[in-house]
Amino acid sequence: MTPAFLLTRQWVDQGDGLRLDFWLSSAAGPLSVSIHRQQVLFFIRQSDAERAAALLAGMRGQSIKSLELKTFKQEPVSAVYFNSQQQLYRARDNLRDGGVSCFEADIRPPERFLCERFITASIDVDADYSSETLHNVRLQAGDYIPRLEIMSLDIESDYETNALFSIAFVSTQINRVIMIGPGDDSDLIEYVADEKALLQRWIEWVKQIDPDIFIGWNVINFDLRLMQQKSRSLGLPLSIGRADAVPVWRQSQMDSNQHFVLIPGRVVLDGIDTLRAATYNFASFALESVAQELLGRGKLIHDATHADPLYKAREIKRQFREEKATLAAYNLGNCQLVWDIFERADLISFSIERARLTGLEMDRAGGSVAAFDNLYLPRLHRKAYVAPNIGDYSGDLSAPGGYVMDSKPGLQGSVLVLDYKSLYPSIIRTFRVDPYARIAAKTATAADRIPGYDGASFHKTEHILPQIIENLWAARDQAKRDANAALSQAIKIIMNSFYGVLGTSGCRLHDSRLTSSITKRGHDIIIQTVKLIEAQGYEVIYGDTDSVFVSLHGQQSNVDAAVVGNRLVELVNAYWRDSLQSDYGIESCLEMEFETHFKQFFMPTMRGSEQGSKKRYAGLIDDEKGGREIIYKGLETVRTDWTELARDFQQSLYRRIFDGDEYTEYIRQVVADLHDGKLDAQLIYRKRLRKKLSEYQKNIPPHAQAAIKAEAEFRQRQQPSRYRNKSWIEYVITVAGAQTLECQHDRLDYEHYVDKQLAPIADTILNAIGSSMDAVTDQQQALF
DNA sequence: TAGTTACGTTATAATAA
DNA sequence: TATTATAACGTAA
Repeated sequence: MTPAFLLTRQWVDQGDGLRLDFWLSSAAGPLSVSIHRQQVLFFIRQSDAERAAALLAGMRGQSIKSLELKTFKQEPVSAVYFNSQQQLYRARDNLRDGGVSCFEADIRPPERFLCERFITASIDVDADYSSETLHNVRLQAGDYIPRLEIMSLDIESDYETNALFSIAFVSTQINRVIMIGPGDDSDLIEYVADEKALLQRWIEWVKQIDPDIFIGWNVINFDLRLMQQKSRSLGLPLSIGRADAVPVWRQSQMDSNQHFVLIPGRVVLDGIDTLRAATYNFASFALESVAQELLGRGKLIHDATHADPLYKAREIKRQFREEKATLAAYNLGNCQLVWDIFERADLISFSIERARLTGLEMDRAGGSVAAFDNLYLPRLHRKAYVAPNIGDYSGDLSAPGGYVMDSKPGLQGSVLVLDYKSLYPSIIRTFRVDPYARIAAKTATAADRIPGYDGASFHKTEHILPQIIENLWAARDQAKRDANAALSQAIKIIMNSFYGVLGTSGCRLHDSRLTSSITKRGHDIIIQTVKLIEAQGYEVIYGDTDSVFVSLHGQQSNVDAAVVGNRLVELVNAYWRDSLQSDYGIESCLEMEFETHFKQFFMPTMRGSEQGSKKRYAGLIDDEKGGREIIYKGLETVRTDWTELARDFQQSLYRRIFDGDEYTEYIRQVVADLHDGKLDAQLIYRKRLRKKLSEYQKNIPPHAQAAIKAEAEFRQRQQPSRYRNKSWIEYVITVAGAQTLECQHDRLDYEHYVDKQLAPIADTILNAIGSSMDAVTDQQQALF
């Protein structure tokens, strides 16, 4: 049974205290709960209580209350409560100025207790955090099975004036397009007189359908924002929240173009953010390309073409004037695409599972540190400890990352890849790497301590994070047995985030002794693994962080390779099982797997060097369907900033060389076709501007040069700017340098493409078989 | 509305010759 | 003009 889960959560500062309004999904329909409570800011040492009281004496509404917790430094502490955020900030400053240290400053700690309570409905919380209101709700795990209504949303508008044309939605109940007429209503389309009527009609539909979740594509920062602007200018409240609430907007600190929205009682899930959260990655996150990749179909009107970047926008405007029904179909088609993408990737289930695991809002992007706090702090409090504040840790040691072996380059037959399954989580679990276990170990007997690195050691039985991981691990195994891919994925992501969180100073429990105890243990594990495998007479040619690559010196069948691979991983796993038991008396959670058999394998050298490369290789595998597939890692084929020419060329060339086919004629043909202009469409570089144009100070790379030139032209032509921070840029190299597609005035520099896109790729693999691009193309010249 | 480090390649900028 | 340094990008894990 699925327990209830949180839809939205909103803190309202009331001056005399705070009110928490939240909405839950439930079988009986959405459930609204409000809680009034004081706000706890932080904990202070009890020995400081009197001084703190004096420092706070002038303030209204403060109180200091003993919680009988111990601090991290094993002293008793008191909790300080405040009634408003303003007071809370003033109090913090007063105390800090007065030299009283406070622990675990957090402007809204009750939230995580609440969310944990409601998300799992099974956690005991301190009496301090209970509330009559909560008890009256009487939530029990399994009481509520969510029955969700989803509305996929898309608007069409005038790209020049922002005038609204239409609003479309797809829901389980009904699909509609509301469009500004005149026109005759039909099953799908209803026509209204003007923008105000359009907005009004949509608000009515939202009320009637009562969706729990809005979905869309860039739906917050485009569709909803434009509707909010219209609502303001038309004087029509956008009451699309539950209980007629209006959206609450907040601007991102980082990027003034980025906004967040809270619609009380309803979740807004953007397709792009949600796919990213579920670790999907696409070269382009445009709806068109994602739909093509996931669904194999695209939008009805295609995106900007080389010739006319505004084609789509103009076509939409034309259709609005001349073919309203066609535009309506396009509008609705986009909603359906988003709907189908959510279904295909199971994004709603993923978001629910993630929210239930982390206590974060369903539509919260990122938030690894917050998720960690939510999971960790209640358990720490039950141990009667308080966590430090962000920034308290003053250690200056830096922790290394993963261990990357020098590789043995070359082209060869069978290579096995053996890797440790979830290495970092399993190290944390096995070796009890944990902030609390580190403190607990200080007073433990030697028999209860497991050594870490950089002076840290960890308590064998008193620990928190290893236990959390163990629970998550078991839940993931169960999810896999239940074929619950969404839950399994959500668990994997959160387990893998723990290491990263401990490594950032943005996390209150950050300590480099923790991360180095993970990564340095990883180094030892890999080094020992290599020794074990070499002792069996095999050669290890490469390894990265959690993997080793074993050469079988010549091509083997999949069956023979699997025999060796499985034998080796069993040997390694048994080694850790035995040695960790005898060295430390602990159970090994390390699990090495036989991951891949490359029937042919190529490890390049670094360009212009004999040294083997790292993080770049290609290998041929038999795929599930009995076909053959080449896997590329780090090479140009998988890099979005190389041209299609280069990527296609690499794949064709590698395929030929792996298959022992002819390649010199192929290379010559590509070069000839390039010069003949047959490949012009594949010469586009695509890259992101990772800074504002004005911030390219130290040097100006080609893509920034192209953007600067283009922007100058836009200014001259009085056209709007296109290239800002984080925008994508498409450019080509011409005889006059880099130029963006829409501002290309000179002919393509084919020599550049031969020298910089084809030759490096050819040489990478030809060097391994005693040839080179020069050798191939010089022969060509000799023919003439 | 704060997960990490390690790595290779490119073009540009700075420097030596 | 040849070299060396490093900014910028995207990637592996």
